[in-house]
This record gives sequence, C-alpha cells and structure tokens, in this order.
Amino acid sequence: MNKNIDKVYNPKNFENKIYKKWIEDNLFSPNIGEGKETYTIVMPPPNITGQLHMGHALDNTLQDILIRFKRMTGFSTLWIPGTDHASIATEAKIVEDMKKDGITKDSIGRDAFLERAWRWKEKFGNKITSQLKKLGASCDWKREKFTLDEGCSQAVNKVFIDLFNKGLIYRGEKIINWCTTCKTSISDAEVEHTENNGQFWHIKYIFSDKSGFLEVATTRPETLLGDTAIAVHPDDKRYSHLIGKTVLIPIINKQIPIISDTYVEMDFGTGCVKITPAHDINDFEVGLRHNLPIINIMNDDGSINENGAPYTGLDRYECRKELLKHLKEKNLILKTKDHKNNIGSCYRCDTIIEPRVSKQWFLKMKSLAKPAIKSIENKDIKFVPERFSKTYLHWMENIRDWCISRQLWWGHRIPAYHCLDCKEILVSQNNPLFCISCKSTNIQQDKDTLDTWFSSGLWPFSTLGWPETSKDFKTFFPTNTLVTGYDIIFFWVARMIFLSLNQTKIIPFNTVFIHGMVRDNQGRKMSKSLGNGIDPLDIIDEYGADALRFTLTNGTSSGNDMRFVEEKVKSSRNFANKLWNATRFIIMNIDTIENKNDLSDDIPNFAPEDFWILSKYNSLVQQVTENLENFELGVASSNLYDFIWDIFCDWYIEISKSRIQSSDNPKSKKTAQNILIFILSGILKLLHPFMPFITEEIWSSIFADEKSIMIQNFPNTDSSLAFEKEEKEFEYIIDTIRGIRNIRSEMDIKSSKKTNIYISTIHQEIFEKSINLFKLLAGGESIEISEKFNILDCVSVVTNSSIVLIPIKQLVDKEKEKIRLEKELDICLKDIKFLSNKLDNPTFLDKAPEKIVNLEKDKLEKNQKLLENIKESLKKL
RNA sequence: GGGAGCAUAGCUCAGCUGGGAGAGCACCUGCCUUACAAGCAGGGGGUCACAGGUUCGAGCCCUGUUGUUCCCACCA
Repeated sequence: MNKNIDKVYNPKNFENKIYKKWIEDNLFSPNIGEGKETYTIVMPPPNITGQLHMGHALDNTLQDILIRFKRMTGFSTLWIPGTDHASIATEAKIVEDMKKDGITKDSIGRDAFLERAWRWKEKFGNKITSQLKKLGASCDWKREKFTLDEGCSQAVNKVFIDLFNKGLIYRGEKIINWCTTCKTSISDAEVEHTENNGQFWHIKYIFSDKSGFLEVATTRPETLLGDTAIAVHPDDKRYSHLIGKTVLIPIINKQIPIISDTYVEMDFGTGCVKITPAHDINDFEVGLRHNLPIINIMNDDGSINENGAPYTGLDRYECRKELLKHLKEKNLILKTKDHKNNIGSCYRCDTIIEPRVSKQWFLKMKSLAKPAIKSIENKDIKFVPERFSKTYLHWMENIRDWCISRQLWWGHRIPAYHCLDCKEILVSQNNPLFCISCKSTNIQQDKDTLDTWFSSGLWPFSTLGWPETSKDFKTFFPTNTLVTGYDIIFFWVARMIFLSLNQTKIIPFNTVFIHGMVRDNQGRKMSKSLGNGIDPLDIIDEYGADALRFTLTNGTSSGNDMRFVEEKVKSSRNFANKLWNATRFIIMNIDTIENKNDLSDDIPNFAPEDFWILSKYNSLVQQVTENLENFELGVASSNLYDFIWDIFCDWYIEISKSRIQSSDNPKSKKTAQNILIFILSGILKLLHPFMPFITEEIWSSIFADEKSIMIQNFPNTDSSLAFEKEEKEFEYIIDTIRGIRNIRSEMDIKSSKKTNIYISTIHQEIFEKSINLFKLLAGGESIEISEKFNILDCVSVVTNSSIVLIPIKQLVDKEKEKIRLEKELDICLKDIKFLSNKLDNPTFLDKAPEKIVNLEKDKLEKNQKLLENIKESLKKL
C-alpha cells in the first residue's frame, strides 16, 4: 500500500486478484503436519442446474468463516467442494430445453438423452462453483467432486449392493407418491403438503339388489373408477347389517362388496368410505387386509387408462369434471360440501401428487433408524441450535421405508439385472453374463435410477475416496461440521447419518450447524415466480464480497430466518471503508512499519490510553475466539464491529493523533505507532474469517514481507495485556470527556470555541495523566485539575468521578441550569434509593453472589459520590 | 391432530450460564475538524405481546393466554 492509496474502499480493485493469488499459492489445500489435528467440512453440493442464490451465499459464507478460523488456529483444514447431479431437477430442465427443439425423451432414447445431459453438465455444471469463488470460498478445488463421478458412483453401487445383500433393499409393488409431470415416483420427504379448499361430494352407491343405497363421501370422485369395496366400521350400528352385501359403482355399475374395517371413523363424513387400493395409501392397506383387487386407473401422465373406461384418455381432473356431470345428470350426488384438506404436491414442480401403486425399490428403515436415533440421543452428533435434534428425532422415529427408485434417466442406474426368462433379480457391480438361476443370457439392467439423495447421503465419505481405503478417508473422516439449512434436515442430514453409520460404522460429522432461510425485505421467500430474488453476484458487484458476507453473518443467530435488507449491505460496506481508512491514517502517520508481536519494550512509555486499548483488545480476542468456537458467528462479528469502530477508530486513533503528529516526545510517539500497528494487525487477523479480501489486501500491503494473512496465527489472549485497573481508570477520562461534549452540545457551545475547563476530582493523579485529552477531544483551552474549585458563572458537568466546570458567563442561565441539575439530582436520588433498598435486604446479601453484591455496592458508592457532586454544583449557583 | 420458532426502539434484528435493556437504519441538533460525509460529536425514542408463578432479583426459567410463522401427520 503506497501513501497515495485510494481514499475510498473499492473492493473491485482487488477481490479477484486476491482470490487468484490464494489459488496460485495453493492455500486452500490442507496443510498436513506432524500431529496436526484435522478439521473437515464437506460442502452441501449445489445442484448443477442452479444459480448461486442468497441461500448458497449464506451457507458457504458460514462454512468459509469456520474453515478460515480453524486454519488460522493451527488445524489441518479441508473443505471439500462439489456439485450434485440433482437427478429430478436437472432432468426436468433438460426435458424443458428439449421441448424447444421439438424433441422428447422417448423420441431420442436413453443414450442420446444422457449424452445431452452430460453436455448440459459440461456447459452449466461449473457455473455455481465459479460463483462461489467470487464469494471467497476457500475450499480445496483440487478435491472437487461430482455425485456422478466415477468414485462417487462406485460408492453408490457398493452401498446399494451391500444393503441389498443385507436384505435392507427390496423391490415391491406398493403405493408410492407419483408425480405426473416428472413421471416418476418420489419419496415421502419430497412431497409438500398444503392446505386446500376442496369439496366433499356425497355420492349414492346403490345396492346391487336395488333395495336402497349408501351415501359415500369423497374428495376425489374420479377414483371411484378404481373402487373395489365400500368400508364401514364394524361397530357402526347403522351399517352392520349391510356388511357382506354388494353395491354398484355409479356410472360403471361394477359390483363391489361392503366390508368392515376399523380404519373407518364412524363420526367422520357418512361413515362409509370408498376403497380405492391403487390410489390411496390407507385404502391400499385396507385392500391388503381384505385381499381386495388393486385396479390402477391411471397412466403415468395422470390420464385415465383403459381400466377407467369410459373415461379413458381424459386427464384426471377432466375426468373428475365429466364424471361429476354424469353423476349429477343421474341424480347420484346427494350433496356437495366445502371441505378443507391437505393435498400433496411435488417439491420440484408443484404438481399434485397422485398416490399410485407401482413396482419400486425400497430401503427398509427400521433397523437403519435405530443407530441414527441413538447417535443424536447420546450426543455423538450435536445440532446447533439444539432444538433441531427434536425435529430430527421425531422424523426418524416415525420413518417409513424409503422409496429409492426413480423412473428417470439422469442419475445412478440401479445395479440390478433382470433375467427376462425366469424373472430372477441379480444385483451386482457389473453386468452379469448369465442368470445364476436359469443360466439364461437374456438379461436386462433395471431401467430405474436412484433417488438423488441416495448418492448425496454418501457424500461425507464418498468424497474422501471411500470405499477405497484412501489416505484422505483415513485422515479426514469423520468430518467435523456440517453446515446447512433446516429445510434439508430430512432430505439429506438424516440420510447421511444412517447411511454413514451403516456403511462406515462411524458418524459422518460431529456437529450439524443449522441456519435459516434468507428472505426478502418483506419476509417472503425469495423465489423465481415472485421475482423477488436478489442475486448475490449483483450485490458483490456493487458492494464487494466482504460486505455481503458480513451482512449475512453480523448480528444474526443460528437456525433463524433473516431478511435481506440492502441497507444492511451498505452499512457493512461502510464498515469495510472505515477499516480501510483507519489503515490509511495509520500508514500515513507511521515512518516504518514492522509487524511486532511483542510490546514489552514500550511498556515504560505507555500512556493511560495504551493500557486501556490493549486491555480492551485482549478481551476482544477472547470474545471472538469463544464465540466462534460456540458457533455464535453473529455475536463474534458484532464484537469486531464494535471494537473496530467505536473503540479503536473513534477513541484510540483520535487520541493517538496528538502523539503521532507532534515530535515533542519521540518515545511516546513511537509507542503509539507500535500500538496502532499491533492492534491493526490483530484486528485484521480476527476479522479475516469474516472479511477475507479486505483483510488480505491491507495485510499484504502493510506487511509486504509476510505470508498471506490466511496462514497467520489467529491471535491468542495474553494475560500480560490484561490491565484491569488501568482500563477502569481510563474509563473515568472517557466518561468525563463524554460529559463535557454533551454539555457543550446542550449549551450550544460551538466545537470550534475553546474554553477553559476546571475539573474537580478525587482522582487527580489519573486525570493529570490525560490532561491533554481534554484539550484534544473536549475543546479545552486550558485544563486545571484540583480537588475543588470555586468559580462562579459556570456550566457544570457532573460525573461519578468528577465535576467539570466550564466558565462561560454569557451562556449561563442560572435558572435553567438549576432546573437541569435538580433533574439530575432526582434521578440520582432514585438510583440511590433503589440500590440501598437492595443492599439493605438481608436475603439479597445472603443469597446473591459476592461478586454481584460488590458490584451493587460499587454502584451505590458511585451514586453517592455523584450526589455530593451535584449538590456541590447546586450550591455554587 | 401433534411439534417448534417468533413477539424487544418508527423499521430490521442482537441480547452469552437470570444481576437496572443494545446495534444498524430512520429521526432531531451541530460540524465539510488533513484517515473516513460511505464521516464526526451530541440527542430523543422501549410496561422487552398479555396474565400468573419460581427467585433476594426475570427480556432470559416455569405455567397459561393471544397473535404470527414454520415443520410433521393416512381422517376418506
């Protein structure tokens, strides 16, 4: 940094350059040394389809802060980046894209489709990762992974085969959630439930013998085409005599039995439930119990198939309309009621889910869940904040088998092979040559792919080279912290935990650090459809990455949502500018800059403010360190903000000016310079995890010979810097200066107008030492300090350590001054009363800790002193 | 139907194991003081949603109420 440094902080001038340098110097790869402890984070892999959004920015900023902090505190740190093939989301995008060219999946076939998908990946797959670089993410790009990589795919196959051999994976015909747009099954976790204002249609089912009818209520009338029974409760007196009779399905006039099942709630609806085993989860269960036929009436796109004649070909909702029309015509609708119910929709495309019976692969969850529950219960894995372990446990305890197969092409194809002759299923790493059962060579691989979350569930270890016995896996597994939003605890966190425990026998990480969602300035979710998304890159472009990072962390708390308000970015940018200019001041006022870690030579020359700032700094180091270790990143950054702006810039730098800009006392000057540099270097390091670019830029400019700030040691607390007594004493000076400024402002004494100042205090010695500060910071012409002054026509400032008198005849309105002082007297008396009440209370003295009692005593003493001071001042008027 | 979060200054939010309430922005007053007007100095503004309880002491712990957001759940 030369002495003509820009007046204004302009991150564009250096952020990209610095990131490039970090990469060139290979600072992101772990620095593995003898006996060094490791610290590992695996990045939640963003989808290759995606654009970096605020959620990613937050997620990765938090990870970067943690990893940089740990790196500077001596750990061998590894942060593994990567991307997710995101089967369902990507496939949907590619299909959408193909539409423009007028082609469909079926028209080009699987191989051509996959070719296209890979081309897509090559084209867009690096977009997000390059965007992460703008943010300053210090992940090890040399170890970047992709869920469809050779290695990750091998892990996926191995796990599938292993779980199959253990009997945990099975294939079965069950009811699953079907998305008619994505044309695939999806898991329970991928269904979003929303309340829906639907209708309840009461429909007549006439007895086969025409002796009457049953009133059956339904919210989905079109499913009657697949009805195979009507169920009533066995204890329902209204209907018990009818059990065993048959009714006719309206319109299609098919005979179905009336059965009894306790699943039916007697007092809900009419007490009669139509049973459609192929299209309702509960009905499916009932069907199994009663051995009912399962009639699937829909195609994979949601249209009615030949089982639903005469509505074949109609879309399910078209069919509903038509059917209702026909029922009405035949007078088979008894009534229609408004009805609120929950409907499920696809988390990717929002299409209403159709429960549908189909042949799928499932993972048995009961036995897998057990250790996964235990690992949280016995705190092997901790959630931050803790409350999310409840969410997790509740889900895990009630989990059902996981449907892991998808009717998609983009993804890990299931390593199962079907013998087309004897129907044997062969599960193996490679394409088997012949069927082990019938020796047929007529073998075909299963067409389905795996749920995208199956491969991400292996992420913490597949990225480290597992199942090979790799060095990385040995060194860095289990990982330490997983940082993610609360919205994917079920999708991902839970799956990583049980898959890791089952496959590696080890927990995948020991802490799950959860953050909330970034919302817009009105608290709404940022979304494409609302058009309220804010592009992190735009923000970086305008304010710099450091400002964005600071905005996302400063004063936020884990697990809670936050609103993104642009004003806050501005204030973060201003903070960076403040630091920038503080640096400018320092380098302009220092002759030679050296990075000294030891100030002991300067101690004899310390001024009161030097003790004060060093002591304050030492507490800052402690606070920042503790808060980072406890994942209180928002508090840690506030600590830094307050210290840098209020304590260092507004007070210490201001104070240092008189020493630095005069040559009266060269030793004191040098000491002040040394301390300025010492503190600056300290705060740069403390702030570096939060604002890596500006701190690096300043660091490398002022300490040209030093290595990057990234690999400097994070400051440690130092008991030789703890000057408690001196710190407290200097606060008297600050208090008094504040008081003088306050009264000058109130009395409208212009800051350019210098006045004499008389200070009455019992701490004469302390005040004498800082006498010049009253000139510098409080507009003093001459300063006198004594135990007592008797001067008339003064404005007075009363603090608990001093009375300050400023003689300005023409400005003193005695009456006004009296009123003001009496007001202060009032407040003071009140305080004294409050405090003495407390201290007169024997139970307080008995039960409160000594520290608190002393504190209160101290306060009382101060107030009594203040009272005296006020009375003294009043007397003079 | 279960569970969780939130409710603190006009707005957005912090507040560490309980010890007389904080920041940023906005507002008011005065300053272009040679690091910074993206700034400096000073100021106003709060029954910490409500009601009980525990405690010497509650924004913080407990119970209930209200409002609000979210998650989970098979009531057709």
